[in-house]
Amino acid sequence: MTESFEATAEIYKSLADRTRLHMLALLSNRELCVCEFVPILGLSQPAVSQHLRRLKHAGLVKERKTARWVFYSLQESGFPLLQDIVHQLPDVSEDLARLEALGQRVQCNL
Amino acid sequence: MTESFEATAEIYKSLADRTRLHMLALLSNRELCVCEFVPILGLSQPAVSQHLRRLKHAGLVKERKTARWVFYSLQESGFPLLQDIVHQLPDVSEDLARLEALGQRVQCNL
DNA sequence: TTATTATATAAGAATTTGATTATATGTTAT
DNA sequence: ATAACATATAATCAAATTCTTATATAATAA
Repeated sequence: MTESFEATAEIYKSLADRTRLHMLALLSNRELCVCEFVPILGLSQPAVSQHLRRLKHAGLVKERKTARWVFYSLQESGFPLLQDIVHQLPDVSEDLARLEALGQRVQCNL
Repeated sequence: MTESFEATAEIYKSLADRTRLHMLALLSNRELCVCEFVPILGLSQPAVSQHLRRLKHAGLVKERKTARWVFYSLQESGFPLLQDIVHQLPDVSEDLARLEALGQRVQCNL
């Protein structure tokens, strides 16, 4: 019955939040660590981590741990339409320019 | 900031439910009236009406009132990716075959 | 070793969601 | 006119979502 739609619904649930869409739009430019999302999104670090966990469980992002940072990036293979979906989102290169204007990763002292 | 993603998030929220995905899959085959959804989905008539209202407000479906029925159909123009999205959903032609095997619209006495 | 930094998890509160039953509205049939 | 049918809305409730603060874990720096 309707159960066969649950798996797909889980994907769309992970997309059904403006913060997570903003995150995906950022990740369509480059990989980011948790502490870079924080100043851009204006949320607490735990809130950011929780959103990233949701995206990871949905298979839409993957993580790469380096030193004390965890970098997240898009996992295109996670969903056939992901590329089209992120492509349709608003441009956020300004967010990244603003962040880098303060020195690449200077915001990493939360 | 993140507000520019709210409109898109509303679209994905309307997709973030297995019942509504099932409805869209059905509508990719043909238009259906409220009373046809009821036996297929196994939900109350008000629940079905409420889901359809959500999809209508998101611009994903449109309605056509005829006699005492209200027929719903996909509104492809409502979202650029809608066609791709419904195309990726499980096949539900069996649901419709089962319904029609009982006489086209015989289930309309709720 | 001890302090600092980056991240994750847990617990709790406010909001949203998705169902139900009851009821209202409007159309068709008798 | 009255009954039956199709749909929509309102009220209510349980479950899920999304934040916050507090705390745990792990790596680097002093």
